[in-house]
Amino acid sequence: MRVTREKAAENRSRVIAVAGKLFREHGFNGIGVADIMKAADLTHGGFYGQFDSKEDLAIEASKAAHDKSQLVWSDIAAKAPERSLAALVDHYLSKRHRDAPATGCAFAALAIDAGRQGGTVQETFTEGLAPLVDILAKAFSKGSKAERHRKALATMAQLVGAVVLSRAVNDPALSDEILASARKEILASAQA
Amino acid sequence: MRVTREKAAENRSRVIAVAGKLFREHGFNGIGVADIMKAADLTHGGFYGQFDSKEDLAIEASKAAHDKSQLVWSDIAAKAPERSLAALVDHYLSKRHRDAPATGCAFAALAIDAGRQGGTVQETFTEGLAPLVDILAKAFSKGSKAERHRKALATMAQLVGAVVLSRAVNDPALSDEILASARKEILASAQA
DNA sequence: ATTATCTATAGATCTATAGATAATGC
DNA sequence: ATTATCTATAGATCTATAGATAATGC
Repeated sequence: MRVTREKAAENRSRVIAVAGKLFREHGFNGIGVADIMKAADLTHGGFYGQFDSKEDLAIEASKAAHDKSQLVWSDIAAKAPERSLAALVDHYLSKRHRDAPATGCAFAALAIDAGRQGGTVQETFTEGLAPLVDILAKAFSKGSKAERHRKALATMAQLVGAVVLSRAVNDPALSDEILASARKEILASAQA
Repeated sequence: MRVTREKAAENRSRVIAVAGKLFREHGFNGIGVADIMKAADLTHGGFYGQFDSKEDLAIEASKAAHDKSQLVWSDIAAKAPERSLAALVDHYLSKRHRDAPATGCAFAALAIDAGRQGGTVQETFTEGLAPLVDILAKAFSKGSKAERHRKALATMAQLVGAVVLSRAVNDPALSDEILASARKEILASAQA
C-alpha cells in the first residue's frame, strides 16, 4: 500500500491540482474532500495525511492557481511585446476562458468565495492579485507609473466582472456581448 | 399554532427577505434551510409548506434582491438627473456597499454562485441584469443607443468586478484603491 | 374541514479521526 | 522502524418528509 516518497509527493500535487479544478468549478462549499480524493484516485481517509484540513487544501489549490495565472499572463505579454494589453484582454475575455472555469482564472471563479472564506484563503487571494495587476500595468503604454497602476486595477476589475457576468447569464448572445463590450471599452480607454 | 392567511403570507415574505440576506452573505451553499428558518423565527419543518425546495427559495430570494436593486437604481438616477451616472457609480462603489454584501447587489454577492447553480436560478439572474443595464445606458449622455448599451454592459462588468475584488482582498488600502480606480475610469470613459 | 406550523426523524453527505496494513528507508 | 495509504466509523449537518396540532375560514 505504501508508496515511495517521490510517488507520495506526486500524489499530493495531484490532489492540489484536482482540487484546484473542482473548487473553481463548484466553489469551496460545493465540493467535498471525499469527491476530491476520489477524483485524484485516492481514498478519502488518506487526505488527512496529506493536508491539515479542507481549508489547508483550499489555500494550496488557490496558490497553485494564482501561480499558474501569473505564468500564463507573463507568457502572453512576453510573446506580444508590441500589443501585450490586447493579447491579455483577448485571452481573458475569450469564450474559451468563459467556458472553462475549472482551468481558468481563480479570481473569476472564486473571488466571491474567497471574500466569504476570510482568513488565510483571503490572504492568498490578496497576494495573488498584485502580480497580475503589475503585468497589466506594464502593458499600458501611456501615462505615469501611478496612472498605469490605477488603470491596471480598474482593468482587472473589468476583466473579472465581465467573465463573472458572462458566466452568470444563460443567454449565449448576451454572454458574448458582455465579453465583447468589455474588450472594446478596455482597448479604447488604453488609447486615452 | 395556525396563523391567519395574512400572517402566513407575511411569514413567507420574511423567509424570502432573510434568505436573501443570508444567501448573499454565505452563498447558496453556505447556509442551510434550518438556519434560514431559525433566523426568520420559524421552525425548520415549516419550510416545506412555504416552498417546494431550497432552490425554489433561492429563486424567490434572488428575484426579490434584483427587484430591490432596480428600485434603488431608479431612485438614484431620478434624484440626480444631470449626473445620474456619477450618482450610480458613487453608490455602487461606496465602502458602505462593499461592507454590506447581505443587503447589496445580488450580482456582486452571488453572480458566481448563480453561474454554477444553472437552471432557473441562472435564468433569474439573466432577467435581473437587463433592467440595471438599461438604467446605466440611459445615464450615458453621449453616443448612439447601441454605443450606450455597449458602454452600459462594460460598466456593469466593471462595477461588479470592482466590488467583488474589493471584497476578495484583506488589505483595506488596496480594497479602497480598487473601488476608487474603477470609479475614476468609468467617469473618465463616460466623457469620451 | 382546511391549513399553517410544529415536532420528530429518515436518509444522505460532510469533515475529521482511529487503527490497520504493507512497503519503503534506515 | 517509519510512514503513506487504506478501511471503517464517529459525530455533525443537510435536505426533505411524515404525522400531529391547533386555529382559521367555510
